Amino acid sequence: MGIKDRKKRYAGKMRSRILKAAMQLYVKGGYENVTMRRIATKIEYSPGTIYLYFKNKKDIMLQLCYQGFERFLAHQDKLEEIADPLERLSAGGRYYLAFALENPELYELMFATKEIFKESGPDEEAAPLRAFRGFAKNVKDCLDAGVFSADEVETTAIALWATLHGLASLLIKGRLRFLPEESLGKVVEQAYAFSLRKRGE
Amino acid sequence: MGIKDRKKRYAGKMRSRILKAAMQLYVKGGYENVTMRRIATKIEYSPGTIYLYFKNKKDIMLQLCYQGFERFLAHQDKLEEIADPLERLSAGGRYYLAFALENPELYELMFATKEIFKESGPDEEAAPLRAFRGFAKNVKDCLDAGVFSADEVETTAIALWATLHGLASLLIKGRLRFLPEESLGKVVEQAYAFSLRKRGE
DNA sequence: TTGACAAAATGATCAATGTTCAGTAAATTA
DNA sequence: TAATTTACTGAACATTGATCATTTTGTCAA
Repeated sequence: MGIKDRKKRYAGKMRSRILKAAMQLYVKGGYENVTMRRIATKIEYSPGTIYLYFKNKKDIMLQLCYQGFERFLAHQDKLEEIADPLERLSAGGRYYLAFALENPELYELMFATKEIFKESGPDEEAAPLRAFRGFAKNVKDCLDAGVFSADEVETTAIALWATLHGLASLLIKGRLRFLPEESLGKVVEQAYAFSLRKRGE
Repeated sequence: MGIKDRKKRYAGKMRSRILKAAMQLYVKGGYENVTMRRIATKIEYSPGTIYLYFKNKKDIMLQLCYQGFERFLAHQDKLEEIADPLERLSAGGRYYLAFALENPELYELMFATKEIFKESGPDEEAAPLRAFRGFAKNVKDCLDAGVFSADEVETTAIALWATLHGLASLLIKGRLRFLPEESLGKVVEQAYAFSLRKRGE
């Protein structure tokens, strides 16, 4: 079995098959679980074949990262339906955290992996920037509507993004484990609300 | 005293020699630059010897992490000299970011490595918690002095910590590279000031 | 000083990793 | 069918963290 039967069964595109296998391995057990040999076994090719379609392992991980942004941006677009600016920004924060916690490995690849965008073209680097611009636009709407005050849109957007990213990262990396499990959700929610200058609730 | 003490001293020396070599390798080139063989070469022992003093590589990295907290806490204690609560909290933030940017690898180990505290005793896990408590105390002083208002100390402390950690992480991982180099420092400073509810300047 | 025991250190060895490349099989073209 | 191009293979390479039977060094009583 394996190599000989394969050609009859599959005829699709190699790249997406490789990426699919890599993604499965990745979400299951993180970076070190993605192995060229494991990918090869999954797609029933030899390890060397993968290098005909991808430059190296990092290249594969970069593509997975883009797939992550794909998903992220798709959901972010849906926020546009919310009319109230502050509610939209608030929902954006909730979604951001939910995405991070539901896809911790992918989140790390997207927002906390150092060398991932090193050798990528300017077009592809734009994915994270697009996400930020969307977020910053929501912040601007809030400022224009006067729901909270700040000097500058970009600075404010970065402050809020940093808070969200910090919360996501601390949660994922277990640095808030000293908090009682049951109050964790509430504390995180209130912490973001604090940065949003919301009061009471 | 006796032979036992001397042996303990010797073993201690061996451990610190290994850690020193590991730290040098780590700050130079990160996790993958720390290699049992490279450590062995540096201390002029064979690779197997290291395993007489440390369980495995992760154990060594954990100890480096504690050394990081050592340094971090020592500096944090100096903040006590600042009388004004808001100024103290503000300086704490500046120091936090400076530490993170000057020791990016170490910072990652301390605040953004997932499995590092997995198999450590409760005593040793306390280091990060101690750092947080110190930070939270400064926040409490601010609330008591009424320099800014918030519902709850712990939530506020977490919100501010998350902002700092988020800024540090985004900076280190190059996710703010779209900002012009020269304005980066100012934007980050203002972003933290925003979370601190400072206005103008 | 010697001999016997214990502690410390060695380094060959293992399995697994990413990557390469000479060679083979399959597909396409002439 | 023959020649050529493309697709794929899998053994091999250099490194990695880790192990363990051997060997070296240290200790102490006789």
